[in-house]
Amino acid sequence: MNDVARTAGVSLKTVSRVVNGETTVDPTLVARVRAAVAALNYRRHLGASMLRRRDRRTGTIGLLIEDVGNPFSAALLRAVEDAARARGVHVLTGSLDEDPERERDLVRAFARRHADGLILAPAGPDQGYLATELPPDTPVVFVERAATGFAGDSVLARDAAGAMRAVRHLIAYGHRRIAFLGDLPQIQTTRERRQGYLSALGTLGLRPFMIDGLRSSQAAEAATRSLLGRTRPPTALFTGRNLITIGAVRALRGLGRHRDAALVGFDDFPLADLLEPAVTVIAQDPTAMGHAAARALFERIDGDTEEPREISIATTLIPRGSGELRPRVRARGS
Amino acid sequence: MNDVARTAGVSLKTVSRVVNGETTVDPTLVARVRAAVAALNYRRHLGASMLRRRDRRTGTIGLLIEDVGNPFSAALLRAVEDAARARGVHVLTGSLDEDPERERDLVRAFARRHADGLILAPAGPDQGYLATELPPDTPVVFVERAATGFAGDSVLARDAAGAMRAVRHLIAYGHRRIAFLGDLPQIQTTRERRQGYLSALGTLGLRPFMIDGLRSSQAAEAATRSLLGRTRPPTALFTGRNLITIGAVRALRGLGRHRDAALVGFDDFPLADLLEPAVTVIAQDPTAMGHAAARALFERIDGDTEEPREISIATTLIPRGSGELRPRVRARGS
DNA sequence: GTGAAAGCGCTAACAG
DNA sequence: CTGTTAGCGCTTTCAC
Repeated sequence: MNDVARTAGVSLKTVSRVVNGETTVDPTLVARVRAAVAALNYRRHLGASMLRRRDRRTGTIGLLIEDVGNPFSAALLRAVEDAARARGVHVLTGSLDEDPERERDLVRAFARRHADGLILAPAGPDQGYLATELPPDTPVVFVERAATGFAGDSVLARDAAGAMRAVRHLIAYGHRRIAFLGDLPQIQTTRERRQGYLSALGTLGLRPFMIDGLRSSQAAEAATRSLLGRTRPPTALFTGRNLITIGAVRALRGLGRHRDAALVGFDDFPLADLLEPAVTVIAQDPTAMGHAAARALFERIDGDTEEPREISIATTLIPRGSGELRPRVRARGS
Repeated sequence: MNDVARTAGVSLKTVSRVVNGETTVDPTLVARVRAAVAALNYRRHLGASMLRRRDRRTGTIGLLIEDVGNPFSAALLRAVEDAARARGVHVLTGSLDEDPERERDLVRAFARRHADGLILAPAGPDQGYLATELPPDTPVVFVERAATGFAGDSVLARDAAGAMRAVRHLIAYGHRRIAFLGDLPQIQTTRERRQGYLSALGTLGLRPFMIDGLRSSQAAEAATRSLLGRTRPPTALFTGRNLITIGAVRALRGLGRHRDAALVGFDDFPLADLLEPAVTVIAQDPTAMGHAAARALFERIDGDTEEPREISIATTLIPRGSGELRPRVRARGS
């Protein structure tokens, strides 16, 4: 910057003004400075400028989600990235893999990098640590799951309502023996969805079949096989997550029962419509969730200090075939 | 930091030494400083420390790929993230969407943020701009596609070889009328794969059927429909990319010809094995590519100045059914 | 409108 | 082993 000032024959401060696009500079000087900048291939050092600046923005936000490799998370990331780009902001990403320690570590790391704000899908049971770990006035927006112990906006799907919808759909098609296959119960969305499932069964006094703690599609496949191997197996499955749904599809295929047992899955997934039968799902809208989270975060960064908001994103039932299979006569009669 | 020094009753420099884990400090003082750090909830300002430090590392790398929402890119990102985590490095991500201008913008932005290095899947036809846009000594590793106009390591799949393998496979199953459906021809991988296709056909003097410029699964679906609507249609399809393969599957399904026309796709994709018939693919290994790219980048960051290397990652043919369909008698006789 | 001086939070160099 | 001084590249404050 010194070199630029010397080359252009102006003071340091003038260069600073030009680089920052301040309007109170003589056009002649602006031109001279720009020429010098181009000639010397000068680029201002963001770190140094942030040091003295009043508004210490880095133009970076952090996004901490379960796994960037999962299609749901990836779509969310993409939506956040698009919203950030529109604002000239960049995104630091991290996958948490349901590990509370990783959540803390990454929060700390992004805080140190002076992210202007964070979007977090909590993995741990408590976010109280944010109060001390984060510099004051760093806004956090929670997505997918609500936080405990820290106030912030949250963008949530209506999980319980979606689950109820799924189960009622199966009931409407004649099913009375409906199983729920879920992920770890410490995950909030698992509990919400299970709750919706139980509520729907409860109104008719139906008996629940539940298996949870399913962390992979392989685990879900094994669980489905054992469930259907029982003497009086369920006639329909409600799966609590995309990976679990896929595991269940594999099991049904393997057993040759894919045209026999009904299936509704939470989360849409690519190619669900091309399977045989196509898979009925409760679709979340990760793109809408990402956009909403980014919008909320930017409002906070811009100084909004209203009470924390809770933004609810609706789910949609997409009937494709697997959820509209009726129970077989054998099951009905037994 | 001043406060910490005062509270601990030591000099600024001593605090600096403790915070940086230097060993040449009296344990008594270390303890006092740590206590003060904890009491004041002090965290050192990374930007400021980078300013004066000799080795100006930010502990951040940039990853620029086509689209974080695509399963291939997402798996690559995940692999890079894992490798970076093992080193305490964080990842800035950006999606390029085949837009050369976005490529330049993001490179510039990440350079300004002083990324220690970049992993780039080039979107534009020329990367000469890197020489001026990037601070000197910022290593760049290219992934998926080689760069033009700038020297750097590259991690590439053996695209042409994989494509030849696919087409020979179809030939071995009796096909003589084999079509290629590809993405934009300005994309290097499209050209490589097309080249492999043409070579394989060439050895037998077979006639090519080519359609390219297919940017979406919808476009691929339409192209497949028109191709199969011809009077003497191809009996087999080789699709150049995951999205195109999916479009082709949709078209074959829609026409009821999924058990009739053979299909081999480049890129594996989730659920390919659950479709009816399951889809034969040439699988790339995005995880291996991400790991290799990260490893190469970190070696460069650590000072390796050898000649640029080209790392080649093999592809694998996974026969699942769709690629093993034989041409119908009608086609054979015609 | 423009410039000189001070200082953001930290570390390098050197002295003790 | 510890402290002092200077200065990284930039923006602020406040005179001109």
